[in-house]
Amino acid sequence: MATDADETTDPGFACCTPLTGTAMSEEQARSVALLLKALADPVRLRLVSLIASGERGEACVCDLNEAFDLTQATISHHLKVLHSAGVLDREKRGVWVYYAVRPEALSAVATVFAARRQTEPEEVPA
Amino acid sequence: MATDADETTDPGFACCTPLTGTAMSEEQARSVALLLKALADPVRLRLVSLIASGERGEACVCDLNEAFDLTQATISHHLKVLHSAGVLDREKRGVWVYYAVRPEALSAVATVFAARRQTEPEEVPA
DNA sequence: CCATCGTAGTGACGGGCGTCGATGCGGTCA
DNA sequence: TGACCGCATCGACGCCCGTCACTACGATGG
Repeated sequence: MATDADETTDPGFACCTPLTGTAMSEEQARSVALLLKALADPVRLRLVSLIASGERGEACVCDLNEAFDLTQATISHHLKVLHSAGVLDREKRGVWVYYAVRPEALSAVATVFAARRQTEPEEVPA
Repeated sequence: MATDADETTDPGFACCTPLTGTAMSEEQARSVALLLKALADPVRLRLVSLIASGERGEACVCDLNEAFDLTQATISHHLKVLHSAGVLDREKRGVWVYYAVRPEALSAVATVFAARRQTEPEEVPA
């Protein structure tokens, strides 16, 4: 099961694989889908957004809890999901726990969906 | 109301809203989450990939069916989801139905997750 | 005109996900 | 030392999602 859960420590993001251009392998699709599934939730998107827009690109759980009408348990669950998917880093400093975004995760998604006008097959000139 | 289902005809993609920078509004988060949910599936990712990598950025259902071990009904369902989310365009030409990707949808996702090294708050010098 | 093909719709089923209340557990402070 | 706080975990519940077999329907061809 190390192929799947260890993404927490070393997420092998299927980067450099723009959708346009060449067809996606089944394994790549599964990998990207895991990442997208973690991000495909309004609460988690706002969590990542809040953390990313913080002072040092990080935020402590106590602040995050106050931004939602949800239970602390629910927020903790969402943070765990994002952490497991390799989107967030977790660090305990003193009494509080801080989460920080992993830019690689976000840029991996951006790369997959990049326009990729690579060869521009504009065979119209003639 | 029409704010949610009409995305088929005119998807108001919450583009120009990079995660990094400013916090995301609840409505934006919901909108982007809908788009990501449609894409957060291995089969649908491969479908989009197959269609995007086709000759003219499109493909007919008959070809798509053969690329999977799934029922035709399931593929049709996935295509409908992608179409409803505004990711795919649908066009019936003669006997066959062709689906084409909407580049705006993909680039919207790419924009949201773009690195956005805007101000680079490197306040380390002091 | 009827058989056939390509595609969409329906209803059902199993599994996974988001949310909650309750509990556990390590630190902090008085 | 004992009360409190911050955060994670657990178990449960309801809902949504992916998949299938079956059906429906229009277009083609004999």
